Amino acid sequence: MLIITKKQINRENLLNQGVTLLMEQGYHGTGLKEILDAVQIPKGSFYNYFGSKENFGAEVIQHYIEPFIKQLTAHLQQSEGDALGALQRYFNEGIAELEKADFKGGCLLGNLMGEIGDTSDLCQKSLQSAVNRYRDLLQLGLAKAQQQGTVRVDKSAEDMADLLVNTWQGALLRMKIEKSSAPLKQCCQDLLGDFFKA
Amino acid sequence: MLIITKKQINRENLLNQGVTLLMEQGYHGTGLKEILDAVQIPKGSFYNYFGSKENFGAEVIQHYIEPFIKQLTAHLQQSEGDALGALQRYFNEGIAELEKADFKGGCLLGNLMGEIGDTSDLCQKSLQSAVNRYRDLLQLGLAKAQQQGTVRVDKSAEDMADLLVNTWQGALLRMKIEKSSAPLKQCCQDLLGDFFKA
DNA sequence: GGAAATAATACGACCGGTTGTCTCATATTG
DNA sequence: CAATATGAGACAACCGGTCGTATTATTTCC
Repeated sequence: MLIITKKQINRENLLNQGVTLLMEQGYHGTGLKEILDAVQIPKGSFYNYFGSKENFGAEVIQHYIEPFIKQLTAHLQQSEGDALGALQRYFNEGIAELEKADFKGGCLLGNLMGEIGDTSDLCQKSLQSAVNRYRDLLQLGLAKAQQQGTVRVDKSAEDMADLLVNTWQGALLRMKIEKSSAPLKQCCQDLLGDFFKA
Repeated sequence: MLIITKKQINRENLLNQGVTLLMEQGYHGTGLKEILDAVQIPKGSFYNYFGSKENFGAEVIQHYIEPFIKQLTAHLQQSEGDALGALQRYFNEGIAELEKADFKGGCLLGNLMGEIGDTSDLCQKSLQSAVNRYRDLLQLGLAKAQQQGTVRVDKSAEDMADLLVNTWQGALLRMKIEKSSAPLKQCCQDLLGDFFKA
């Protein structure tokens, strides 16, 4: 029998709201009260669930990356014969979503790497794990594209995946202050459409 | 006659300390008291000088970028005949400094773009201006390198400068959580040493 | 030129509000 | 009934910002 306790639901709601608010306002810019009020859960419960704000932040990071992993995995499986195309379509989908959100927020990982990436050990480890999981998946796609002959083989898939992640993160920062998707499009065009091409 | 008022000295000290602390702890993670105590200036004076924390933040951003503009300008003028080499040497110097700081802090512009780039209008404008000034200078160097035949001409110097800035910012974020200069070195190697090459 | 009046700046105690954390009585559950 | 989960509130520390007063500069007048 599968039972879903209230505790699990509350935790899930808190994590979802945490993703939203931490992305919009940052870690130090978001108070626990704001998160708790939004989902109507008292403070005492929060500390029962998570123990501390820092611990909560680390869990929010993992909670945030999950859908992206799923989405990218789906794209790679869907377009089995064209891994490069799958990556391009995946990123275009991401760009469309960011445009719909009026370029607000950007990426929680990038924002938190900058804000607390070197001050909170716990969150640093969580960020490492999340970024690496994402990077590994990109690497997988690029390696497949190499086998398919659409991506150059004189560079390692790992290095290209790292470069792609980093340029994408930087483009997201530029997007936030320029309120434009041009940096994101340029990132895809220059890397996927040029530099990585076989 | 040139007189330097106490007010100017105090402002300068506050801006310097602001750069240090905002880079280490972020905007919302740094209280005014902490800055004020460090330079022994009372709170009232602060509000005489800057009016608000947000305004102060915007000025700190401009104060931060100044030395980088100067340094990059110097490198470009020094190696007049080899603009690409000048850029490479400039970035290598930056990497050395970041290593010396144990990869803490990173770049104030990147950190603040992520944290408050889309929540504070004032700081957003200041960030735009600072990033653009820096980008324009890189563009100048790349255009010169194009004339000298060391950098490809089928891409505009502006696009390459944007890409370089974005990838560098992303690499700085990765650096912070990996505690390693590898992402920075890879950024220079892949772009200046490969993708941009004529 | 020196004294008095006026303007400008420096200052830190203080404001209301919020922070993250913790306690403990009550409710719920096995 | 014992054990755990819950939730309202207490808590001290801290936040950005204000304000009346004290100090210093500058101007005006005799």
